[in-house]
Amino acid sequence: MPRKNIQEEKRIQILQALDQCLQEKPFDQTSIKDIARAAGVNHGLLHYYFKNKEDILTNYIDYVILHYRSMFEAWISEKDLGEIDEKEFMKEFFNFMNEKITLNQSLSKVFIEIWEIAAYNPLVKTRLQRAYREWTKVLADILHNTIKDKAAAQRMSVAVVAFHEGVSLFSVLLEPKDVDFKEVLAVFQKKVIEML
Amino acid sequence: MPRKNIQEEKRIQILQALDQCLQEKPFDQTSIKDIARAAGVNHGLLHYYFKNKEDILTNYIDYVILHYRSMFEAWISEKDLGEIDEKEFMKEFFNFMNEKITLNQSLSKVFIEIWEIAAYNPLVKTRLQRAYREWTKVLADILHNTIKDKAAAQRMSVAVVAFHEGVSLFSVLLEPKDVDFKEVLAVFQKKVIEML
Amino acid sequence: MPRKNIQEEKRIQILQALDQCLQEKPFDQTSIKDIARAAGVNHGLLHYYFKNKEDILTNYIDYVILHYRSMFEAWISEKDLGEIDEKEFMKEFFNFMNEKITLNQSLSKVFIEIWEIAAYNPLVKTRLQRAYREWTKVLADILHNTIKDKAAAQRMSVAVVAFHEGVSLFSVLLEPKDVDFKEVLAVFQKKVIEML
Amino acid sequence: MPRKNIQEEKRIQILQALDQCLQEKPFDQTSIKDIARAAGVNHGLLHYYFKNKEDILTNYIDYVILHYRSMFEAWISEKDLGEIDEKEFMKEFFNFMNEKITLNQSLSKVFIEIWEIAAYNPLVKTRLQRAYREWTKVLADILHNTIKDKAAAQRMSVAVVAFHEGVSLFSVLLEPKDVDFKEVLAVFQKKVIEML
DNA sequence: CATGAATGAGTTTTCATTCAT
DNA sequence: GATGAATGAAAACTCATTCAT
Repeated sequence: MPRKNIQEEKRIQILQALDQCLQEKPFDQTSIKDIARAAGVNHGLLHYYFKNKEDILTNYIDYVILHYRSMFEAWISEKDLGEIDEKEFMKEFFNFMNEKITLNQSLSKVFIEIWEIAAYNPLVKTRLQRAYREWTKVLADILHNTIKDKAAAQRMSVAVVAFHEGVSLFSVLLEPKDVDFKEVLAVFQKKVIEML
Repeated sequence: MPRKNIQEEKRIQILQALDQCLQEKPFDQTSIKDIARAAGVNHGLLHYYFKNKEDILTNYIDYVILHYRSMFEAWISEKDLGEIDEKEFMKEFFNFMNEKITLNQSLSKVFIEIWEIAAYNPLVKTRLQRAYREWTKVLADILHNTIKDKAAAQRMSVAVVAFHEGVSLFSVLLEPKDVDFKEVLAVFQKKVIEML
Repeated sequence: MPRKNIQEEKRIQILQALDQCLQEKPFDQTSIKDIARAAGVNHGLLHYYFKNKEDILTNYIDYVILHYRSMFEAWISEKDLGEIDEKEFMKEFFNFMNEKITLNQSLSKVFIEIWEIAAYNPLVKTRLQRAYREWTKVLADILHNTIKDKAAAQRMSVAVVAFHEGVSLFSVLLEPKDVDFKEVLAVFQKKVIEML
Repeated sequence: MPRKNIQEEKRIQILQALDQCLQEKPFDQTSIKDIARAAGVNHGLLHYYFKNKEDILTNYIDYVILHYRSMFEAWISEKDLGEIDEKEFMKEFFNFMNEKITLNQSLSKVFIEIWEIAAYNPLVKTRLQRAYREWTKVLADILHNTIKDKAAAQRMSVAVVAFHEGVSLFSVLLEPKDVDFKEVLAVFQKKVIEML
C-alpha cells in the first residue's frame, strides 16, 4: 500500500478516536492524550499528523460532514430519480433520514457538539452552512416538482430539515420512554407527503 | 435595602455577566475572570457567591429556564383562556414563540450552548427535560381540545416544539439572507392551525 | 465586669477555638474562618482581637504553655517541698506527669503541632525553650538533692523529660492496643526512683 | 541508561529536593514551585512524576523511612549477631543510633515534620507505625535474651526508642549549648546496658 | 464592637505543545 | 515515524486581610 494511504489511515484512526471520545465528553474537556489513548497511539504523534488541537477538530468536523453526506449520496444514487414519483421518493427519503440520521443517537450527540462549536467558530459555521445548503437544495429540488414556487419549495425544504434536526436534538435530550420519536416523525412526514 | 436583596442582585448580575460572555465564547472557554470582568467585580467574589464554576453554570441555566418560562407564563396569563378559541390561541401562541423565543438570536445561541452542556451533564439534562416537559404539556393540553387522542396531542406538541427548536438552531447557524425564517415558521404554523 | 475582662475572655474563647480546631487539622490547614466558626464569632472579629493569623498562633502557644505550667505550679504548691523526701516527691511528680501531661491525648497532639511549629519558627522555639528550661530546672533541683553533681542532675532531668515527651509522642502515633504506655512509663519511673 | 532508571533517578531527585526544602519550611508552606526550584526542574514536571502534592509527600516519607531502615539494616548485617554478647551489641547499637539517627540534626528536623503529618494523616500514621513496629521488634528480640518476659522486653524496647525520639526532638528544639545531648544519651544508655 | 462583602496574592493543577532521542 | 520527558501558560480555587456599614 502506498505511504500516503498509511498516513491517511492513521489520520482517520485519530479522527474516529475523537468521535469515540465525544460520546463521553465535549471537545473542550477532551485532552490530546484522551484522543491519543482512544486511538492507541502516542500523544506526540497527534502533533505530527495535525497542526494543533483545533486542527484535529476541524478535520474531524469535515470528516463527519463528509461521512453524513456520503451516506446520503450513496442512498440517492441508488434511487432512479427519473422514474420514481415524488410521494414514493419522499417516503423513502424519510425512511433513510429516520434510520441513519435523525434517530442515530451517537450521530445526534456529535451533532449537538458540532452545532455548539459552529455557533462560536466562524470557520466551522461556514462548513456546516455549506452542508445544510447542499442538503436542503436536494430536497427543495424534489419539492419543486409539486410546489411550483421555487422560494416556497426552498422554505418547505428548510422546514423539513429543521424539524428533523429538532427531533434529533430531542432524541438525545429527552427520555425515550417519554416520547415516541418514531411516531412523532411519522405524523409529520405523513402530512408532508399528503401535501404533495 | 436589606442584605438578602443585595446578595441576590449581585448573584443575578454575575449570571447576566455569564449570559453576556456566552455570546462570545462557549462556557468551557469562558474563565471565571472573564465572567468577573463582564460583571465588573473581583474574580474572588464569584467564589463568594457561588461554590465553584459549575455552580455558576447550574444557577445560570436555572435562571435562563426560569426567565424563559416566566415570559411564557406572563404571556399565558394575559390571555383569557376560557373565552378564546383554539385557532385564535394558537395564532397568538405562535406569534409569541416567534418573537420572543425562536427568533431571539441571543437566546437561541445560549440554548445551543445549554443543549450541548445537557448532552454531557446529567444534572443539566434533567433540568432541561423538566422545562421541555412543562412546555409541551401546556401545548398538548391546548391541542387536546381538538385532537381527541391524548397521546396524539402530546406527540403533536413535541413535534411543534421540536420544529421550533430546529428553526431556532438554524436561525443561528444559517445566514439570515439565505433563509426567510419568518416565512418558514409561518407556513408550518398555518398548517397546524388549519389542522385544528 | 470591666471591659478589659470581656475582651480578654473573647480572646481566650478564640484561642480555645483554635485548640479545638487543632484536634482536627494542623494550623496551616486551619483557616481563620474555621477558628471563627469554632469560636462562634464572625471571622472579621479575629482581626480585631489579633494582628494576624500568626499572632493568633503565637498567643495560642503562649496560652498552652502557660496553661501547662500553671497546672504544674498548682500541683507543686500543693506539695510541702520542705517535708517530703525525694522518692515520695518523684512518685507523685510522675503520677502528675502521667495523668495530666504525658498521656493526655489532646494535649499531646497539640504539642506535636507546637514542636513542629517551633522547629521552623524561631520566636516560638524561644518560647518553648524557656518553658522546657523552667521545667527541667525544677526537676534538676529536686534531683540535685541526691545527685550531687549539678550538671549530672541537670542532664538526668533532661533525660527524664525527653523520655516523657517521647512517650507522649508515641501515645499519639502508635496504637494504644499495641503498647501499654502506663507500664512503659512505670518501669522507667521505678528505675529513676530506685536510683535516688 | 534504561528509561526506567532515568525516571527513578528523577523521582529521587525530586524527593531529595523536598528533603532540602523541609530544612527551611514545613511541608504545608512549601509550594510545588519551591520543590521544583530546589530540584532544578520545571514545576510541571512534578505533576508528571507524581499524581499530586500529597503523592510527593507520601513517596517522600516512604523514601525517608526506607533510607532510615536501610541504614539500620546495613549496620545490623555488619555485626556478627551469633557471636557478639548482648552488652557489646547494645553498646554498638547505641553508638549507631546516636551518630546516625538521634543526633542527626537534619533527620531529626524532618522527623518532627513527619510526626506532625502522621498525627493528622491516617495513611502516613500507618506507615510510621509500621516503621516503629519493625524497629522496636528488632530491639525487643535482643532484649528478650536477658529479659525473659517477652512483654517486658517489648515495653523496654518501646521505652528505649521513645527516649531516643525525645532526645532527638530536644536536640532540634533546645540550644546545644544548654544541654550536652551526648552525655544525656550516654547516661541513659549506660543504665540500660548495666541492666542486661 | 460586629458583620460580611470585597480584594488580590498565591497555590495546585491541567494540558497543548515542543523536541531530543 | 514514534516516544515520552520537559516546558510554560493559564485555569480554578483558597484565603488572609481590609473596610464600609
